[in-house]
Amino acid sequence: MKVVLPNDTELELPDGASGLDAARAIGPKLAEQAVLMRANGETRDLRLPLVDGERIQILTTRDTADPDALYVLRHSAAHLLAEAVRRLYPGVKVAIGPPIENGFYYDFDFPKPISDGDLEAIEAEILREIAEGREWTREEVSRDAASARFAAEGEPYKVELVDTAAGDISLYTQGDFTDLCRGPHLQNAAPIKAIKLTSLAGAYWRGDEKNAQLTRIYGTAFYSQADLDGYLERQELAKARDHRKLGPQLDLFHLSEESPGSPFWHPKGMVVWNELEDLRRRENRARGYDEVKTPLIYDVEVYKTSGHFENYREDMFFIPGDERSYALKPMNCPGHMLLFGSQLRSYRDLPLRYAESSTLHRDERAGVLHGLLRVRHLTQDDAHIFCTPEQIEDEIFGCLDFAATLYELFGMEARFELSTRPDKKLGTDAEWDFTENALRSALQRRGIEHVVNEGDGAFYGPKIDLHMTDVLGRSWQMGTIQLDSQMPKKFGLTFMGADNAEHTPYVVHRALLGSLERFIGIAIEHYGGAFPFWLAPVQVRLIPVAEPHRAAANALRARITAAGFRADIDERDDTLGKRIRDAEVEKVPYTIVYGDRESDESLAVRERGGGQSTKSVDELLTEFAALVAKV
RNA sequence: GCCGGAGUAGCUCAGCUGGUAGAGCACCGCUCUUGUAAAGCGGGGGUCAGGGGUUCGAGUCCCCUCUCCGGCUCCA
Repeated sequence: MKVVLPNDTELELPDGASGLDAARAIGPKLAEQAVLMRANGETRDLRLPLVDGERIQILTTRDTADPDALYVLRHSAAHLLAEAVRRLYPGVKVAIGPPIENGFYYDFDFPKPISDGDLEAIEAEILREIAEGREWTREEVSRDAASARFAAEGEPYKVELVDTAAGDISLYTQGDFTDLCRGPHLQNAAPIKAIKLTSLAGAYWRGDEKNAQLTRIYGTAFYSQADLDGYLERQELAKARDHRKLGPQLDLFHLSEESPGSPFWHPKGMVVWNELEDLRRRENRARGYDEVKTPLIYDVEVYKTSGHFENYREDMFFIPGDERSYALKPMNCPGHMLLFGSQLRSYRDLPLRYAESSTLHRDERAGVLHGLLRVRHLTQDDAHIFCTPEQIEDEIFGCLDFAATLYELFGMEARFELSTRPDKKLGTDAEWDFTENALRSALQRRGIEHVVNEGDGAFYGPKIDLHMTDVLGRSWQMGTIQLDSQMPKKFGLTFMGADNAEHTPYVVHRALLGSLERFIGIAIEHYGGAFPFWLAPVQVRLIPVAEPHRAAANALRARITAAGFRADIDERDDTLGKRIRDAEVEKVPYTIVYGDRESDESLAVRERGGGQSTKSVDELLTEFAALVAKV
């Protein structure tokens, strides 16, 4: 048999040869350094046989940044962790331990709880294993044999995994530890040059909170100490961009125990907020939306009609009354349904687009709040579009175009995800074919790449979600575009068709920025606090050199303000250097020093980061106008 | 809600085995009157998250509650 190498040459090998055999045939050094192979684009354990004619690539310890090479390294590191834990904690049960982005974890059922302090000893044990040397061997066994083996070892989680596993069963052994595992794995532990256990967490068996909670140990591993150091350093730098740190530092908002999950917005934060509101309002108007305002509290009966009381009452805030009970709205849908239903509607009125940026309250479970990214008091840039089936695709397209335009403006790359019919769905497959296709073709029409989450749709319809990643790599849902055929029925909404008969409208629920709180949180991290000119709370900082220059600086400030820009003045009795430093720390886009040498015809302009130039006021205002015109 | 960790001045943090709270920055005052990333001196400021307990004595030990952090679960 033969295989094709990356440089297009062919390699002759005996039948049944493995990836490792191929590496040996090429060179002993390669065989020694080999960690993994890629065959036809898929990764495969080196121990597995090659297929005649396939194209292969051998990854080695020098592919230190290759995601697949890191995966196999970390997967093997997870097995070393399990081996160490079993030795240090007799009676522990092992569950599952995969590589993940930036590291790996392993879940254990400890006889007695462990804490952070124990990680050091476990890490030392792993290092000892590596120093001692570990080689992985792979064997393929029958399901029954594997099941019997793990049962005999008293490993119930492994037995369950064997019993529910798809395909053949393979085992990997290193030291005195044998694990159920599909692989691939390293040949031996030598390539693991740096390993660190990072944290401890609870995790439910098989991700179900009805199951036992296991103890998850997180760690990471690299092909070199320098890579690990670099990673830890990047994590530290990322923390400095965390909106929870930058927000209060830049005086944008703060959070307080007095009202957990409800931000206090400071004047500077409100500038950003209002710029987003202006943007939303302007674009909505241009795209044919009508702005509305609906109540914050409703009779509980309304939520019984909508179904929210039944499904989400745990997360709602209630206001008990003597005669009627009210609830704070957790979303705008019912209000907009009631508004639509308040008058007789004609097909000529459709599509009807109600937009509302409203405050919502959700009583989020303790433990899920997270800065601005998960709050109890949130504000969605919401809208509901009432339309006919024929109008769905155009309306979805309009929403996608709107969303894409917004994210492009911020230079953010959101991931679009299409979620399709769930098992528990309302309506027929024919209806779902129709609605899913409408969403899919709208995505294609706008040229948006997307991933599909089969079965993740809402019970009432398919949806498109936009996701962003925060500075520490956590994914958050931003915008959402949902198609709904059920809520209008629940509220008995109809419109009069051209056929003089009543029809039920479809509704598109859509929030594009998502929640303003979350969007601003992500934006703070995205820009590292250095907002573009149009969003910056303070656009220009004026610094009079000494007392005699204050009058001229104030006059200049008045001129800039009158032109519609946000300027402030730093008249503190501090040195010039100090005040410039503060302007930089506050990430003000423009700083103007005003002293004896300056006049309105000749200003000393410093841009954020340090660039200096001389400009007249008119030139400066023209420059500013150009900056905001792009928005 | 669950697992683990944390909470000391506005911020960042120190405070060893229990013995009546400390630094830098910030703030205020004075001096200096400034040229592109931190002038000098002085001063005010803390119910050590809250509550209960152990003790002659608790920031420090124990219990409960709240909040935050890392995860899990959830997210209409």
